[in-house]
Amino acid sequence: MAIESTPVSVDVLAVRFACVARAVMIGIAPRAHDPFAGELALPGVLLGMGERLRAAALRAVTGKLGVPAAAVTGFGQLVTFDEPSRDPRGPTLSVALWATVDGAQLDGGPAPVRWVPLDGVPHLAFDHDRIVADCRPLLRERLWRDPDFSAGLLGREFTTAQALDVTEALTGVRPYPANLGRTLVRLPGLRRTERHAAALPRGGRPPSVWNWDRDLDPAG
Amino acid sequence: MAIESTPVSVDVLAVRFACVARAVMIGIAPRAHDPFAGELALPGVLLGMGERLRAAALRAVTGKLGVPAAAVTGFGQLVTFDEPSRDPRGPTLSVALWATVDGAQLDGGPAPVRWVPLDGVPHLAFDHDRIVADCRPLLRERLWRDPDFSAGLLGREFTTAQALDVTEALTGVRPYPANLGRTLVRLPGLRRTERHAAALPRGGRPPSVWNWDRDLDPAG
DNA sequence: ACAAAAGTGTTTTTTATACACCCATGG
DNA sequence: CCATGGGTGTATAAAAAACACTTTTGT
Repeated sequence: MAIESTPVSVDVLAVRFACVARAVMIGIAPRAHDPFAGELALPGVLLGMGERLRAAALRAVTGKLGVPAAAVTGFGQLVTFDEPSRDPRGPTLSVALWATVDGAQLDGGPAPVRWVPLDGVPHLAFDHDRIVADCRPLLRERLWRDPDFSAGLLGREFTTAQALDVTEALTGVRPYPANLGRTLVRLPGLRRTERHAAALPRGGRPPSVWNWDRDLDPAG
Repeated sequence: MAIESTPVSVDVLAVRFACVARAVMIGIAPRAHDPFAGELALPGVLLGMGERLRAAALRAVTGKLGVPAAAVTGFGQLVTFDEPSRDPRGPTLSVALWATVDGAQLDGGPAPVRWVPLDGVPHLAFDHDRIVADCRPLLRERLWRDPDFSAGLLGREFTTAQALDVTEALTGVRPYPANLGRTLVRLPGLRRTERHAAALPRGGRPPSVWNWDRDLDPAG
């Protein structure tokens, strides 16, 4: 009963907020096998029979990037790429997903895995350059609009300073703290706590701590 | 080398503007084979090896709805559904696309095909009720934002009256002619012509005719 | 005291919505 | 000349962006 049809791969934009570098990074790894063995690529796997997209995405992120499953904080669909020549082995469909990763739970990880800033992604294998280019605006417009994405990227609690940095990293412009604060208070599910984080080494007022009401649904 | 993987189907929301009924209709047809033989469903086909999504969508619309290829004026991606139990035969992926159809080029078509208003879609086979429900807001937000969708739905030229009707059909509220006019003049690629259409039988000022600069890319 | 960074309040700009009134047609 | 419905202009409301000034820290 198995019908010959186009194989489906799931390619993941695994994003992580590096609070020290104040940048949003995506995880890439050199390919283990041909084609493009050794070249950098997005983590991707073939979708198994009956497997859900997010399950495949989790497999890709844990398997190819060595990220522990518990560090994967969220998933979501982006777009599907159907250019038949995107894989030299033959036509495949690629469903692009985002996955958010909690940087704090990242042990060093396997050496060849690289986390590069979204702005400086090197050339990648397959059509992954195109995937990154097409999906970047989709990621940007999810910030502060899709709570799963926002919470996944920043974690259960975060400071105003981090929110400013993430926004700047994704949109290219640093918002006014006042305006971003108003954006945040309006978000359902997000609350400003009484607590404040420590100020930066070179002074400045300590930023507020925000947190999400509901728990982030874990990856499993 | 053929790897066992999830089959992919392409299910299409074929939309058409019925200017007489002043409604947006979607095309559905009873299924020819099991499962759900005889029950109404969205036109869908299995994605062939190496076939592009829009090619499959065209196949679905021509094959299942009997729409001539020339009457299909545009395509676009919506979302992918991955619920494994959506097809009783086994797990499949369903990529939902929209396709716009020019009603003027529709001969009667095969009898069992039905065009029903978006608001009154009957119960459909598989998970197609869910697909329609999930995709309806996606269609609405494409109107006047995605030129391919808007031009596909209304055709190369249209009147202000039709624009008002389509907007009302998709959003549920009839906009003020004045405001819609301003929305339209701001749209790149759309121009208001000097010409005017004939007024309705019961009077009223003859509406302006609008048209798109660039040609609509034909389906083929 | 000074610089840095966040917060509060207010102003300005832009966008969306609403409305009052004029125009063109059919009856 | 009246009903119907599109068009012009303008007013109002809501949302976004910008700015002045205060607060809290580190040096």
